[in-house]
Amino acid sequence: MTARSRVTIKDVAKTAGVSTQTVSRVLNNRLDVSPQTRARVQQVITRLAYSPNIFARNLSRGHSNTLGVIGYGLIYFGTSSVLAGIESKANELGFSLTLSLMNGVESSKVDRILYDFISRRVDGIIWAVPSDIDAFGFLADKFAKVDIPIIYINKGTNDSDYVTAVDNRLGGQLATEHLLQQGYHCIGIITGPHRWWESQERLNGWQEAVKAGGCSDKCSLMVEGDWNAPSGDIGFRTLVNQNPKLDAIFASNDQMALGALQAARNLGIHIPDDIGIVGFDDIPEAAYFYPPLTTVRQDTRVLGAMAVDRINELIQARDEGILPNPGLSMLEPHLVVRKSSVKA
Amino acid sequence: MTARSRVTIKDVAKTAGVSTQTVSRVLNNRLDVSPQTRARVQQVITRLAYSPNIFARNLSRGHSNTLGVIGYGLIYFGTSSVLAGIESKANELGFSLTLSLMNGVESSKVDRILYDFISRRVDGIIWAVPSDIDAFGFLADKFAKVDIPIIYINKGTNDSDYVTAVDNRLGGQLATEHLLQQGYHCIGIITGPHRWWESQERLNGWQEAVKAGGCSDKCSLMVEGDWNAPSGDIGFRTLVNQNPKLDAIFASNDQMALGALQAARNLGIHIPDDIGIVGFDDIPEAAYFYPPLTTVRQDTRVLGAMAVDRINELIQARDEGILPNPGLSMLEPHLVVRKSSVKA
DNA sequence: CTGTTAGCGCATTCAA
DNA sequence: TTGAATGCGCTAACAG
Repeated sequence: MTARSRVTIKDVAKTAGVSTQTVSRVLNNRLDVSPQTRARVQQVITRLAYSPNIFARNLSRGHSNTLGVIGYGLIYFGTSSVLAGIESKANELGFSLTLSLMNGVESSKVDRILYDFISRRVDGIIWAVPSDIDAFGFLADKFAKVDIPIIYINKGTNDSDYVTAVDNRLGGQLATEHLLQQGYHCIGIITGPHRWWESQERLNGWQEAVKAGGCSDKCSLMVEGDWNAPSGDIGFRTLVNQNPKLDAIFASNDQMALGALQAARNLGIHIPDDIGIVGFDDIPEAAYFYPPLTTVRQDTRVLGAMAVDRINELIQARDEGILPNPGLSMLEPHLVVRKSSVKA
Repeated sequence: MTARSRVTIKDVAKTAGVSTQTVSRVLNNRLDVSPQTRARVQQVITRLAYSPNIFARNLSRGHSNTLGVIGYGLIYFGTSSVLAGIESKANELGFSLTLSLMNGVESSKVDRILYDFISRRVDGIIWAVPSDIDAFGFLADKFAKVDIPIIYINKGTNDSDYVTAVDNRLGGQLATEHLLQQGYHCIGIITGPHRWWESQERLNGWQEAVKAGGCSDKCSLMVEGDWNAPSGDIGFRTLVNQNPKLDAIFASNDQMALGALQAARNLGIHIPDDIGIVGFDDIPEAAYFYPPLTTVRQDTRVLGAMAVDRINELIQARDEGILPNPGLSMLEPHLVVRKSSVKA
C-alpha cells in the first residue's frame, strides 16, 4: 500500500460476518451461496466501495485475461483504426489490453516488450505493426521462444503463422481495373516503401491488372513513395516526366494521392480529364479532396476485431490442448468511386 | 498457471544456489549483493529466461507503477496525438499504461473504468476526453470518491483541479487577428459543438479579436459545426447566405475548414481572394488542401507529455505527504500561414 | 553481504 | 451452503 490502505476482501468478510471465501464466491458469481448471504455481502461490498485487487486475483488464478498488443504510431489513420477495432472487440470479450507502440521494428524494443508481456502473463499477443520481410525473420525466432499464442495483422502468409490481413493485392487490382474500365490506358503506380508487405501486395495487384489489360511496359511505370503526401507530389512529377503519355496513377495510399493531386494542380494538369487518380484507404478527408478521391476502402476496424476473435479462439483452443490450423484470414477491400477517376 | 508453469524466482534461486531474497535483490538492482553472486544469478536468470511475475511484484509492493488513461477515439488526429504523447512520456518515466477509450461521456462507462482502475491500483489517472461542462459536474463527484491523483487534459479551470490545456482562446485570437491583418473585415466563425470547452474557447478568442478589430455584429456571424467536414461545408454556405459581405471564416478545426473549401469551390467562390479561411489543428494533410490551409498548430503530443509529467509530480508529492497547488498549465498554440488566407 | 520469516489479497483445495 | 487451511510469486523486515 502506498501509505493509505484500501478495502480488502477481509474487511468485507468481517463487516458482513462471513468468511473471505464466501465473499470470493459472491464476487465470482458462484451458485453455492444462499440468496440472503449473497445479498448481505453485496451490500457491504457497495457500501465499502470494495473493488478486488486485480494483482492478487491474477496471481492466484495464474493468468491475466489480458491481450498484449504491439501497435504502430497512433497518428496514422489505418494503424490507429486497427487499434480502435482491437480495443472495442477486446472490451466486448472481456479482455484487458496492454498496448505497446513501436515506430520502426527495432530488435531491442521488441525484446523489451516481449519481456514485459511475459511479466504480465498476457494470454495472447497481437502484432499490429506494419513490417517488412526481413523483420519477420528475427521476429519469428523471438516469438517462437515466448510460447504465447500470437496473431499477426497484415503480414505475408507463412504456413505456420496465424495471420489476419486485408487483401491488399485485390485492392490494387480493383483500383487498376477501375481505371482501365474508365478508359485510361497508361497507368503508373506510386508505391509505398517496397519492403512493406502491404506495399508489395498492392503493387502486385496493380501489376496483374495492368498486364491483363494489355498495357505496355512503357505504360506501366512505377515509383516508390513513403506513404506521405510529399512523396506523392514528387512521385507524380517523376512519372509524368518519364512518360508524357501517362494518363492514370494508382497511389498506394490516400496521403500520396493527395500529394499527387497537388502536383497536378501546380503543373496545370487536370484531374481526372488529363490523368485519373485512385488512392487507397478511404481516409475521412478523401471525399473532400479536390477533386474528391476515388479510393479503395479497407475496413481496418473490422480487421482489428477479427484479430481479437482469432486470438480468442487460439487461447481457448490452447486451454483445451488443441492446436487450431494456422493460416490467413482475408478481409476484402472495395472500391469507392469519386470524381478523381471519372472523366466529365 | 494455465497448465504449463513458468520459471519463478524459486527456480532461479535453487539453480543458482542462493536464496530467493538474493535473486530479488539482483532483480531490483540493489547494491548489497557481491559482484560474484550477482553475476551468477544474472546468468541463471538469462539462461532460464526468467521474467518476474508482475502481479506478485505489484501485490507485494502495494502499487502498480501504472497510469490509468481515459482517452477518446483513436481515429481523430488531435486526441490520438495526445495519447501518443502520453505513451511516449510514460514509457520514458517507466510507467505502464492502462488505456480505456470512450466515445461520449456515459456515466456508467466512467463507473466501470474507474472500478477497473481501482482494481488495478493505478497510481494516477489522466482524463483525456474532450467533454462538456455538464459532464464535469458528475465526473467531479465520481473522481472525488476515488482518492487517486488525477489530471485533466483540456478542460476549463476549476480552482481545485489539476489541468493541462492548450490555450484555445489564444488560438482563436491568433487566427482572427491574422485575418484582420490580411485585410479581411467581415469574419465569420464555424464553431465546434458549443458544449465543448475547446470550442467555447476558440469562439471566445475569435470574439475578442473581432471586437477589438471593430467588426460590426453583422460582420461577426457564427454557425455551429460538429468538427466534421460536412458540417464545414454546410456552415460555409449558411454564413455566406446570411451575409454576402462576409470575406473571411475561422473554422474551428481543419476538417471543417476542408469542408468549407469544398463548398467555396462548388459555389464558385475563390479562396483566398473572395474569402479567406483559417483552420485549427494543422493536421498533416492541411498543407495539401486546395488551397493550402492557414491554420493554428497545437502540439498535442507535447500536451500529452506535459500531463504525464504533471501526474508524476502529483504522485511523488503525494507519497511525501505534500499536496501541490492545483491549477492550469497552458500550452501556447501558434499560427501557420499558408495560402488560404493570403490574397494573391 | 546473505538467509529466514512473514505477508501482500485472492481463489482453490478440502472438510464440515 | 459455509469455513479453515494453503499457496500463487514476490518483496520487506529483520537477523546473522
